[in-house]
Amino acid sequence: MSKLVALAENQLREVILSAIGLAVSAGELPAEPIPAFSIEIPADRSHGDLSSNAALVSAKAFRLPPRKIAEIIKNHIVLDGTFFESADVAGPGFLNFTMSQAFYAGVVKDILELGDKYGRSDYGNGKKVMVEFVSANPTGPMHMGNARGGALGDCLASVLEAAGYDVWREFYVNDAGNQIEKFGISLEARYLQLFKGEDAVEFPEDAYHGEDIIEHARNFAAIYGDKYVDADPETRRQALIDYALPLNIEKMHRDLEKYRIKYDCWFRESTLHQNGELAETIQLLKDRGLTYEKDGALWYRASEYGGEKDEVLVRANGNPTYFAADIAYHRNKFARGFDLCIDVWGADHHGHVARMKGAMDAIGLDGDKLKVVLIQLVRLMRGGEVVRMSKRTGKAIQLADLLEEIPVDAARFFFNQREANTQMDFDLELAVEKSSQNPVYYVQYAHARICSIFRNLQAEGITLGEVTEDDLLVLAQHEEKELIRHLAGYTGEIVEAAITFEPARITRYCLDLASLFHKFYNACRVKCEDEKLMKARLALCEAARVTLKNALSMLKIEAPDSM
RNA sequence: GCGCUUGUAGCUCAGCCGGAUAGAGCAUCUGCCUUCUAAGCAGAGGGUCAGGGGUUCGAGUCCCUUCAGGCGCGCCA
Repeated sequence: MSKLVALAENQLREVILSAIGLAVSAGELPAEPIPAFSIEIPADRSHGDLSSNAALVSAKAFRLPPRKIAEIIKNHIVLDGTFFESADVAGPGFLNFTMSQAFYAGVVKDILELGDKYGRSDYGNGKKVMVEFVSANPTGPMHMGNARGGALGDCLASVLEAAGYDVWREFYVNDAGNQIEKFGISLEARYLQLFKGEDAVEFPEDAYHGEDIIEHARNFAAIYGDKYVDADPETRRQALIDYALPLNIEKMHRDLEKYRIKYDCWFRESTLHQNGELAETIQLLKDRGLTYEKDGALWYRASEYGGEKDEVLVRANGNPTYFAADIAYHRNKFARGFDLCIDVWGADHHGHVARMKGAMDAIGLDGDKLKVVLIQLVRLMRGGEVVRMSKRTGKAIQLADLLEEIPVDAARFFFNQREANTQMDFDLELAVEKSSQNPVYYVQYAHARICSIFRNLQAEGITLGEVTEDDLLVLAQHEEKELIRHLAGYTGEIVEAAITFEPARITRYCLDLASLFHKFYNACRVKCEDEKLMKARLALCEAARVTLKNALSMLKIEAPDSM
């Protein structure tokens, strides 16, 4: 909440409680404990600025009709010295309050003083939070699911920062294990095909079929020629991996940077294999008696810790599973002192959530400190038809392709318009279209419009200058108050987004803010004869601009001065 | 089959801890530029909140159930 909104809510709670107290003393209400009641901003603003259901929830305790209780409470309400100017009873027994003009003026003044800090709070108390997101498989290019995860994870991290958390962004590089072996096998087959012919070398069915594998093999061959054709297969595959993997990882760096995402750390899975942490973690589970051997493999009793069934930790061939490595990785995260670890995963991993949390409990950590945000994979559409995005078909639309087709602003905004766990169709043709259909333009336009007002007035020598709260008391028109009310809720919206892990709230907030500004713009002329009014409106414009700019830069979307 | 998840206007989605007449955007239709950016604003039409039960002062919201979509149930990751 904006400081003022939170203050006002607390104040209102006290006002209501003391009114009830007075009514009880006067013998008008029975002396019963008062049930918890809420104070909220009514959906319909004609019901006032803040509303309470105190009378409704206490109907049972007081054994009186809610409407009657509301009347009694209202008669004992004292508003002197508060942010409120009136109280009313409405509907089934709601108590509706309207804010005083001083409140509106205070909000605007607040925003102007805080500037680019407006919206930030210390809700998170500096708690250390890691957001691990994208973590795309380095065996191939990033796809649309990674694009959505990137936009969401990065914005979630920013939201948490603004809400007062100490945030760390991390990318988990799966540069070890089965899929790397498969990567090697795929590269090897393509490499050998170059020299022996496509028909002479069978391409394994479950290998990576993408174009990028063929290209790596070709480039590798251009450098090393047939040097590895007759080499020992293991040496050959390793050489191919050592060549291609760094290239893939570098490309992910570049693509994500273009997407305005910078990580604090790219954590290599291989380090866990090399530094013994993986073995240590497995040993830890063994020591706790949570493992057993079956069919030559080492199993973990996952079913005792939230899993649906037991899981293999070490295969019969001696290789640890992805799950084993992931337990070690999360153990490592907590050892680094994070109070909260948030993982952004594709929804196809949902079966992994319970057993991963359980595994944390199993090794003596707190699984509740691991939070998983699941993202439904994006369905790519072109002209009403589904575009297959499987890696195996080799025809996947990559993150890099997307960013070439549409502006980064639009991509980040678009992916953050919906909650993570809803399926989403991404219409390429629509997204490519640079039209008013794209909501990001609507929001950016509001910012550009405000800047334009300032430019025009500046040309006539008019600037904002110092503003006092008294100057702002004239902002009493409906559209002005609606706009200010929305501005006042910005900080609360960020906190709410941080609590629910829903950065999409901020996108929606921006759309609402833009809409309220456009309405204000059409209803209230800033440049006008009344100099006092002009000054106050100019201040409101600046407050709206600052808030919009803060919100957009949090999402790493540009706020243009002109369009 | 078991588990997770989703179902709200023609389309895409909001709806917070249960609250007042269920809201936006797009699309459709009608108005508004000699005044700060019309990439805008104002207005209209459009709903069995998937169906059925239940809980209570009150249910889109909570519980049960049916139906429909998506996903998961590997010594894959």
